[in-house]
Amino acid sequence: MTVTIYDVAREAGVSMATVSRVVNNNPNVKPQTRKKVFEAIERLGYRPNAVARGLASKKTTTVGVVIPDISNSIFSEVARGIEDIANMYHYNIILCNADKKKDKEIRVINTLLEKQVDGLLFMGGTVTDEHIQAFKTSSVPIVLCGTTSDNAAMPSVDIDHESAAYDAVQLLLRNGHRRIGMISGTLQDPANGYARYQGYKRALEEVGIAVSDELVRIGNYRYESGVEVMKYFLGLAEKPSAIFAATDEMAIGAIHAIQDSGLRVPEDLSVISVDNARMASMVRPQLTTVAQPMYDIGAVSMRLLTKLMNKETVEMSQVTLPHEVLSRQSVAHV
Amino acid sequence: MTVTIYDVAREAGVSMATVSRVVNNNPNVKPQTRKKVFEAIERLGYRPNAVARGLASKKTTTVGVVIPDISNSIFSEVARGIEDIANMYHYNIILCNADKKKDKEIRVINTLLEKQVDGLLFMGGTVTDEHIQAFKTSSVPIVLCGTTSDNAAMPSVDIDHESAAYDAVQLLLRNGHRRIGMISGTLQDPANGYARYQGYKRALEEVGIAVSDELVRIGNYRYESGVEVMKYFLGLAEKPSAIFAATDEMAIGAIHAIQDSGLRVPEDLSVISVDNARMASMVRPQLTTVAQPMYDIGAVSMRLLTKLMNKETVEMSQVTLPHEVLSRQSVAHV
DNA sequence: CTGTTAGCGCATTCAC
DNA sequence: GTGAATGCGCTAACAG
Repeated sequence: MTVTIYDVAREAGVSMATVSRVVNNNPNVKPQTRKKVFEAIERLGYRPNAVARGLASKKTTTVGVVIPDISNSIFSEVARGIEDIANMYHYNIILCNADKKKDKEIRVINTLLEKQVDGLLFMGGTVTDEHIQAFKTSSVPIVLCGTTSDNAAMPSVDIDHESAAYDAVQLLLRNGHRRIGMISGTLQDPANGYARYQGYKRALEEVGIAVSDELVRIGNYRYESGVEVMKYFLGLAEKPSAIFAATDEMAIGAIHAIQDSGLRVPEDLSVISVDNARMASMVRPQLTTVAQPMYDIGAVSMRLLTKLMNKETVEMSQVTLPHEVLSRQSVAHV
Repeated sequence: MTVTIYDVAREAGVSMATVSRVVNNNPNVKPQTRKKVFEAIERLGYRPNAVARGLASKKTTTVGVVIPDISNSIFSEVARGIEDIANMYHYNIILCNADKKKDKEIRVINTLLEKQVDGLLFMGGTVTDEHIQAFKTSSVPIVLCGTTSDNAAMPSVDIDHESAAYDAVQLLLRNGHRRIGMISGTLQDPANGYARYQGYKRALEEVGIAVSDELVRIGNYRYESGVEVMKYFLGLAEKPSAIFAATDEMAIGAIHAIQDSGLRVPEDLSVISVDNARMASMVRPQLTTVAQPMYDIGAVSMRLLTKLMNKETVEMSQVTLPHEVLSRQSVAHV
């Protein structure tokens, strides 16, 4: 039925070792034999069995990637960066959504490891002790991607979320805003939630403004929750003059809530956020936001992983990529 | 180093066959021995090697999916549908971007098949004879996902793109529009390009309007090209009163070009498209569009694949999912 | 440059 | 219920 390396060997009149050599591009084969083998391969329609190869060589040329949600544009851009570089180094990726749920994350890490991936890219929510525990059972390298862990010194690549948020709020401050509302993510989320809130706080406190509870509300990162929270802010006796949203989607929701209330952005209210999702420049007014280099986060972490899998020594295994504030149309001087 | 089934057998004082049985949930094991084995597994930190298992059983519990571009929100939603169902049936997915490039598609199909996936989901551009050729070498089932092929009777799931486009243009017609411009995709693309153009054509011709060359322009599916093409339409001596765009992104680009020229949507010009991408409802005016059930396309095709892999007999292996016109705010009566 | 020989870690007969 | 034996298809020494 299925044609194996042995069939090819017989057909070409050589040993299976020789076939293996030509298939693996081993130079120690006489050009003529190589030719014979290729012909036999062609004739038989031989296709190497990567599973058998993996068992024998202990390498699968596939890496696992656990991601929160591939249908979220932020993560899908990271994924594209990962896949492009993986492809370049002849790796394939097994993609698993884990929705930032701890149990699901732990489970997929284990199945990925069972599948003998050569390395693992982890993009998740909080890195708990259980995660660390699971990571420790791995004999292959793991790098955190868009996720940082304080408790463990693991290879990682991410931006500095605290500082990105700080920069965003500073821009508002420089534009004369004093009463700045924040649409935050959950504080349980270390990167997109907690760190961004901390950046907001630091920027305000630095200029002597105390963070006011009534000006910080938690959303769920999505458009609708941006709308909801904004309605709340609009109902305040003393409205904020500017809004800092933890994500672009919530910012866009906020903009629409503002517009629907009859006010204008940025003339009446300024809005800024962090992400630079694709749609940030596809809405009017175009969103002023702090750009996170999604594609690069994926690409760089995959590149780092290849080095690790290759046992190359890497100078810096915890890399922080730069962010950049993109001034577009949603922020104005007060 | 790595602990194998053999180590567990020794530790538990049983044979490796027994360990294999408990790991695979074979009921023919005395509860007591099962317990012993589990304890040994725990003690040793044994993790089954899926590669070895795959070689022995000829099943890998992973399916390959070739997709045009995971960073495109349309496809990433399909991917999520695929992964959710795959997960439900305990499959993992190897994800490969192929950008609708024939050569890349053929290449990844082959590497996926080498990796002994149990099945393949193909989402691509045109299905050429070369594709068919590659598919024929496969011993595992393949289903086309969001892609149809006329030449071959392969399992597939998709919407009827021609009819979706037809419905969109009909809505325009019913609103009194007679001069309708189309921002098309390339006619080489059977589904998003050619079929949608055909639907446009049929709707017009049905009411006795001849398709005019100056009213059909080719874009590349992206926002920017929607802007470009719209500028062209706006420069026409006799402007169209409505625009049908082959994708939401181009439609949104068109809307902004219209607005930038000082006109209003839908008061001065109506815009409709096909897709219902996430951002369609996140722009103002909200986009009227024909919804394609992306998630379901992925989910249904994966479900179909599981049946095929399971050698179940399936009644209909070529399924057409329904589309739905979503009347929002971008179309008005002329 | 080429062939021989062992496994890789497990599922799966087939006996007992 | 359980164990022994065999082979899945290939790579990797090791000889020659």
